[in-house]
Amino acid sequence: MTVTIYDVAREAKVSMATVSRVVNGNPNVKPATRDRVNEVIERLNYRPNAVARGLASKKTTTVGVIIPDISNMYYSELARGLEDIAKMYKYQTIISNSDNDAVKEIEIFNNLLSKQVDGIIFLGGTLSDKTAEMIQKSSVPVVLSGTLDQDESLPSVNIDYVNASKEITNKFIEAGVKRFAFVGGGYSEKAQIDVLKGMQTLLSEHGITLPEAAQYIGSEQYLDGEKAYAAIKDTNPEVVLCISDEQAIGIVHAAQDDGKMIPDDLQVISFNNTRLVKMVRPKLSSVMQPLYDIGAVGMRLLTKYMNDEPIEDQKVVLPYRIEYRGTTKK
Amino acid sequence: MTVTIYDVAREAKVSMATVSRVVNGNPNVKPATRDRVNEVIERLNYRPNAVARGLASKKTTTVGVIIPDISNMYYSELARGLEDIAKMYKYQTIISNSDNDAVKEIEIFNNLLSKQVDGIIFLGGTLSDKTAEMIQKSSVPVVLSGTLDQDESLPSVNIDYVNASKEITNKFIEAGVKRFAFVGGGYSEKAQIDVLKGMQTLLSEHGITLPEAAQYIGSEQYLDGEKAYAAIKDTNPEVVLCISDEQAIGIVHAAQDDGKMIPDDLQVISFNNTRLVKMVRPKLSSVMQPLYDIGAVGMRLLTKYMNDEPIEDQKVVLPYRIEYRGTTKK
DNA sequence: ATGAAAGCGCTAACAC
DNA sequence: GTGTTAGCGCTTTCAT
Repeated sequence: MTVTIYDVAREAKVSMATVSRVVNGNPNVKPATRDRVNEVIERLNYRPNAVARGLASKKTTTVGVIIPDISNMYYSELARGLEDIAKMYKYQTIISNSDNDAVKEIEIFNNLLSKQVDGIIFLGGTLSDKTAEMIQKSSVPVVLSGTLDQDESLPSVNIDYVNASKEITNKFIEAGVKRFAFVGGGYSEKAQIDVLKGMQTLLSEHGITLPEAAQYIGSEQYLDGEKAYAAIKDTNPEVVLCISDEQAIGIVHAAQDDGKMIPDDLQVISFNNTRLVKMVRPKLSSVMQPLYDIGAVGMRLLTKYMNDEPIEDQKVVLPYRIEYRGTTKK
Repeated sequence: MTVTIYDVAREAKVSMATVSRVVNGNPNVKPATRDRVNEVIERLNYRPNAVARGLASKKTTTVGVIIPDISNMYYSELARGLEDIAKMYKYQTIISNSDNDAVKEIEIFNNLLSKQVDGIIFLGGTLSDKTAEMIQKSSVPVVLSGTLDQDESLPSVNIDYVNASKEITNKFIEAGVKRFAFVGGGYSEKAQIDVLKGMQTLLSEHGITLPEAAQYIGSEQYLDGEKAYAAIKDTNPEVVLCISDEQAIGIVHAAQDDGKMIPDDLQVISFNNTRLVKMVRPKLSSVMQPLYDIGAVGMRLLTKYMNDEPIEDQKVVLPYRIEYRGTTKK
């Protein structure tokens, strides 16, 4: 039925080993032999069975990707970057949605190990203790893209949210802003913590407080922006820092519906940097993150682990840039 | 090192066959034996090697997904639907980006076959002849989600673009619109053809012509909307039907920048139905497609093929709904 | 209800 | 440069 390496060997009058060498580009084959084998491979339309190869070699050239939600623009952008690099290095990617739920993450992780993946990329806003522990004792290399573990000992690729947050907060403080608000939610718990940390640091340096009522943790969706606005509006904020673009846009619209002028009455800036930010009017001020690269660099790092290449930095921090657009004052 | 079925068998004092039966839920095992084996499995932390299983059984419980671009909202939504159903049926998904490029599609297809996937889901706006031919003679089942082949003989899940287009065109004709425009592009060639067909049918019925200059085929991106608007504006259209949401939003903004009032001077309606349509002001009128379901139903159909279940309809057409929002007149 | 044994298609020593 | 052979870890007849 299906043509195997054995069929090719017989037709080409060589051993299986030689066919295997040809297929795998092993140089120890006489050119004449190589040509003959290749001719037979072509003629019989032989296609190596990756499963058998995986069993024999203990390498599957497959990597697992644990992702909160592929339909989320932020993550799908990472996924694209990561898959492009995987392909470049001849790896296939098994992608599975976790909703950033620890139980699902662990289940997916075990499934991936059972499939004998050569490595795993973990995407997720938050790393539960259970998940972190599982990754710690993983038998295959794991790289975190777009998140960090508690003690930052796992290989990871990120941007520095704390710093971005400080920079933004400082800018507004210098502009005389006194009343801040913060909105987060969804998968981005780690980002929340860091952004909040950055804000609080600068705020307290200047004797400004961020009241509880000016902080809202919701669900990262557009529609949740309305709730966020309703929740914080009584503190009469001048500026709101919002993790999610969608949520931020929701806030802008809710504020406008409430009769506020953007950015004169309320300024909004977000951290996700999906393509969305330029698709709305006014354009959303935001932290430009290299989403594609966070995925791509993560995968590149993983390939190094999988191929035992030397690792310079197991924790890489990519640059960001803050763009003040239409939802903030000049 | 790694614990195998043989280790479990030895510890539990049974044969490998029995362990295999327990693991696979074969009922022909005495409960006492089953318990003993399970205890050992637990104790040794045995995890079946899916690769070995795949080689022996010729089933990998893995399906391949060929997708134009996972970072495109339209496709990532399909991908989420499809992965959820795959997971429900215990399948893993290998996802690979094709950019809807025939060469890449074929390469991916062959890689997937070499990985011995049990089936393949093909997503893509267009089906090239080469790709269609390859799918025709595929040794594993293939289902098209969100596209169709020329003679509609391949299993597929879609909505009826022709009809949606007719419905929309008719509505505008009845409202007295005389000057139409059409904008398409990117991956959606099949949708373009159908939408255009639907338009033309109704237009010619009413003696209205769609000038060449009122048709623009671009790249489906937000920024391409500007070019689209520039290209068609001289025909002074009253209504533009646009495949892509992003492009449609670009057109709205370009028209506004050009001093037009939306929807009074220009009406815009799109067909992609990503979450975007409700995130802009004015909200974009659009054809609501069940994106998630197109993916989900496609995967469900594929599972039927993979498990030799009876197939009622190999070509399923899902319902759509047209929502007239802010970019069209009441 | 259980076991023995023959593969699944390939890689990787090792020998020549 | 090429062949021989022993697995890789599992499923699946076929016996019993």
